[in-house]
Amino acid sequence: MLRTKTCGEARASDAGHEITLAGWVHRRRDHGELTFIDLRDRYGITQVVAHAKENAAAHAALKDARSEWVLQVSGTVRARPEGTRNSKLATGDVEVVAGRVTVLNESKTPPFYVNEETEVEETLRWKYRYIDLRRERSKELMRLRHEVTNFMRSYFVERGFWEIETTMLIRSDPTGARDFVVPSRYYPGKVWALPQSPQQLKQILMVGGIDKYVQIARCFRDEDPRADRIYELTQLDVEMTFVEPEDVMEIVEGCYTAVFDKFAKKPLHRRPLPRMTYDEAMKRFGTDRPDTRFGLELVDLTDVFRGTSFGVFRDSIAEGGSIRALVVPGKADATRKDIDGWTAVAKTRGAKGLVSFAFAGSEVRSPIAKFLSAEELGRLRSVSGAKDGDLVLAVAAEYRVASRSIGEVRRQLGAELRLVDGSTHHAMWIHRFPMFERELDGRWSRRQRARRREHPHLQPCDAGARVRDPRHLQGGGRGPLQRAPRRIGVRRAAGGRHRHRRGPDRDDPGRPIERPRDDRVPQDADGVRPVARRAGPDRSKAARGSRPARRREAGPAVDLAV
RNA sequence: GGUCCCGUGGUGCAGCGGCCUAGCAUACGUCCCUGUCAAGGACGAGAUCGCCGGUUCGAAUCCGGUCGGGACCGCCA
Repeated sequence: MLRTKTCGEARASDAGHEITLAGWVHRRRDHGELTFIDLRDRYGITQVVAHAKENAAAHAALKDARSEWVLQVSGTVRARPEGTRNSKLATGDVEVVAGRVTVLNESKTPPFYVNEETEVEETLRWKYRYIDLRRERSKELMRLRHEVTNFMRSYFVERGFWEIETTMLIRSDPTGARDFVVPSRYYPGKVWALPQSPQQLKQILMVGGIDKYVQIARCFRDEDPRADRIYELTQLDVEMTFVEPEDVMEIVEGCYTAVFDKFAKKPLHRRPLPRMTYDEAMKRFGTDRPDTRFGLELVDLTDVFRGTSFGVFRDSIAEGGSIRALVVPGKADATRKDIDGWTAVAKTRGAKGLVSFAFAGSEVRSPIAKFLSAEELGRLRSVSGAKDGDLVLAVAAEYRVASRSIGEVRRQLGAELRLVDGSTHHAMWIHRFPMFERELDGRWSRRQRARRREHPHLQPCDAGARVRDPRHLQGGGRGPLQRAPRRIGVRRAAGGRHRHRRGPDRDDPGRPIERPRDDRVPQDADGVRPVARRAGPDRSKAARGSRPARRREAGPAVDLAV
């Protein structure tokens, strides 16, 4: 071994012992005849000292060393003189008096700071990944990710799950994201697909009787990247047989809350985790990932303006649209600039415009006031609950567009007006997502991939219930949805229950799912339907997506609000 | 496929028609210094302002193009 201790290890009790350290020069403090060096490795930092009159060779070596050189230092551990201890370092009570210093490698001046936490452009950090990894933050993220992953694996293994690796080179699945593709040398002209998730593969395990499976699985999706999205991501993938949805939610929630207890800096707001349906989330917050850390809930003004003479609202309602709005307390004095800004925000989600109503005394200031009757304005006030001095912002559009637009404005206002209570994590389940969605023009899609929000093999909730129109079926759950302070709502997991029987039975909502009246039949994924004839049991799944580790930082599997 | 933003010494930022011979901090180099820990002090080197073209008496600054980066929409079962 080139070292007998790490740079994070020496303590006062080691005083008098001879040790050897190896590490990088973190910092050097040169006082002339007295020179200090902070030597760094993965475990910490230890101060090394040399004096010209006591050990000229060692002193010269420390003096010549530069940032990020790799040194091996042998010397004696000594308690630091009274008053010179450094409480910021774990090893701060001692120092190593350099005896022999060996330069293991010299280094050019690094392209960016290793010893300071300043922001550095990401492309540069990636170019010099090996240097970036030496920095405290990068290193801590690596450690955290390791610990969380390890914890989750143990959690499931202790509960009887088998961790099983599934194949990476598979056939393409027509559903979902675009596949990454690998050319096959053996079958010229053909390609392998990389899994978007272990979906089909784990189902085979279930049908094969491996009734509790877990995997920390790598997934590949060839979609356009975003800030929190990348081609390659890791998910905790779970599937169980002979269980009910509640069983899966319980075990996933158990894991999730345990991870928070162990690693998060802030507590969960509530447990058990609250549950909210997709419909409720859209109605109250205008998004399927609501930020519940502040109020400012949406109100629906469609009925207020039914029969209005204001053309835009009237036409929109006549076309089946809705008027969705927010009451912003005390903002009647908002400037034109403010309102233009919020209008721009609403437009990012498809709104054509944003109408404001400022309630100031008996007066209602609004660009469309002249189109409205006193009665309408009165109803607007009572239905919205706006008080004197409040501002109402409204969007008219198809229900989803209007909701999402005004929901986005709500999100913006939450940040802008500092309404967010960031003292806890608001994690929650959002469930009963619609299995099909209308196009924005209100018609059901005729496209091959339909407006299918869920996996085609998902079993709807209310299985067995007689459903008049399969397109109204609600699917599985999403959640827990985590609210982290600087991230707006991150889908943390998704899951559902699969259809497992063929369904000639009209009461089985499984069958019509594939044949919504004016939708084309999606191609079934290879292999899944055939195995249903081989007595597959029920299957319930959950996939807990890690935040697709940002390209830049090997982020933790769970965003822990660092 | 689309919209918007940003490219200035090694790094992070400022300057946004002439006051710029491009400023600040830090890093880097040399020298001084016996207890520092973001050590301190002195001196010094380092950038034709991503690139190409245009407007102008004059461009880091305005315009167009291009390359690179970022954010977002579409997309992401």
